[in-house]
Amino acid sequence: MTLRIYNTLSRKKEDFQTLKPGKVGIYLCGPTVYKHAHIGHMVGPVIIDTIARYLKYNNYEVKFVNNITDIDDKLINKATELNTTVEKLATDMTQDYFQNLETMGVDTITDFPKATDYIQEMLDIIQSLIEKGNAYPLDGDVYFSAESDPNYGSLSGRKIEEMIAGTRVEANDKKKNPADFALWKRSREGEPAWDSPWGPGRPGWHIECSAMSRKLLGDSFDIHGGGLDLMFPHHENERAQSECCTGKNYVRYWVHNGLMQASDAPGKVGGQHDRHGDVVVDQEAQEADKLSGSKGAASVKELFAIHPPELVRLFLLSTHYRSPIAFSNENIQETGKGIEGFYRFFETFERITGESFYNLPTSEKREHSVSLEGTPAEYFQQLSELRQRYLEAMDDDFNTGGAIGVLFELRSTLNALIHEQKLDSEGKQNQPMVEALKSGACLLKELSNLLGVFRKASKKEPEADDGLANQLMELVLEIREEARASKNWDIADKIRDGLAACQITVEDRPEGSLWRRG
RNA sequence: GGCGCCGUAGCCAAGUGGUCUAAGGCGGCGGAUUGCAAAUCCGUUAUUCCCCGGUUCGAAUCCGGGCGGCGCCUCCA
Repeated sequence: MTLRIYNTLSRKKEDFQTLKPGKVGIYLCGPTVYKHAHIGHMVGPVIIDTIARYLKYNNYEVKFVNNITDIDDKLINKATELNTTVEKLATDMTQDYFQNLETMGVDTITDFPKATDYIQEMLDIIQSLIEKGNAYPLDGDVYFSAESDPNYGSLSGRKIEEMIAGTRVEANDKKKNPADFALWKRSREGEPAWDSPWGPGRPGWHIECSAMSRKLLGDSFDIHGGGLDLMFPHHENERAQSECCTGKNYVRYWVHNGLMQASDAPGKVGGQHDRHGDVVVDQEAQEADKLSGSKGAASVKELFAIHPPELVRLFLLSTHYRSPIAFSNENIQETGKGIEGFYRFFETFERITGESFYNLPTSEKREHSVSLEGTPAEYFQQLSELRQRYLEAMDDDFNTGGAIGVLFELRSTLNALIHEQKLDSEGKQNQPMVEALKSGACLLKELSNLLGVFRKASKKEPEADDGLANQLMELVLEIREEARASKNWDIADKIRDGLAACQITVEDRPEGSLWRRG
């Protein structure tokens, strides 16, 4: 088993080799906490969480850092607009972010550093860069000199000259070179400020990540994640300043996820920066577009009101993480139809074994994967192969889409076992086959848990399920059962059709009728 | 204008030199089962991977050229 991972730096898949054997350091650029998160903000965390799960499964000890940017121009502006303080806004939005992560099942993150707790570390790096001639102070600001880094542009594949040619912004007349970027920004009256050798100010955007990752993961670490849109300028600048400061290789593997896009309109979710050729669309139109939410930029909470979080997670993982993913309620619903089949299987499983799928024991380590010994040969073969294919998919640059395909096949295999052995009816006492089913279900649980799904029962309608509804349904089904017993199909079907109109599906089984919503 | 990504069935999507006469899902069709359904199972649904050339014994996969979609170049995940 060789784990392979695509590295943006080399634009190739590479064998995964950590800096320290058995340990992985991961840094993921986190949100600027000035507004509620939208679904696009969840893509990176869900993907890196899945990668972290898989690495842990492969016996790595994972340190996963996800920063919180709690000082930034956007925060300052938004706080002013809302007539609140930067601190208050940041605290509230950080809470919102944490809640969203929890709902999405992202729980492998070990550290959440806040930018404002690392000002000293940033100042140290800036100071060191000035001393080495990679940065220069200018009127209370400090700029990084892009030209001073011979490797500048290696990550994004851009050359400094080309960047200058492509610059549309009014070139900052003060900077030595338009490609230079701010490490430290002088604060104006009333803005948050920290003392520095260059006067009161606040850190530039890129320096935060360099400082926090260095402090928590060291000068060099293994994986740096983030959206494709951060590759330039953010990651390029981060890499440049870190490497110029430490003289060491900053990151071994750069992992960039594709952006979520609205499927019915061009541009990424949350609004794009429109530019047709050289024509820059005016700012106002862009803002209106973003605020309208018409591109699917609804907050994560609004989305969860429509779709179960587990479904959203599976939807995000159903395509390869480097590909863009088209967001639309229709697309999510289609995934939803697929996920229903798993829920049906879990119900059937419980009916046969009397055990809840969610309580099955699983292994969180590849080397202790569920044993299939004792499983009848024909199923042993199939289950082993499916496990093999799942692991091969994941080993190959975390191909979650391929892995999910295997999960569906695994489900079909188990349903076929149930069907062939009649486990859901007279064959219930067939102990060897029931054991085989349990082993297979354990495997399904182990593999799906790696993707962060089917870990615990997801209540589709937690509030709606009051006792009254259950009582009424019991009564209705009893009446229908009597009608069926006397072959009064008209009445029986009328009841069933009527329930269907109320979004209730009735399923007649030999041992009685079942019902469910949806 | 510069840099980069992508184009696989009705739809979503995996596969990036032979095991591909191309996973899996949704949808469709046929069958088993059922009073009829639902759920489940079985079978079927692309001789072909945007188009045109080329490299190769061999290409969806590599190269060149088109056409089409998208991203970045603006402190956006």
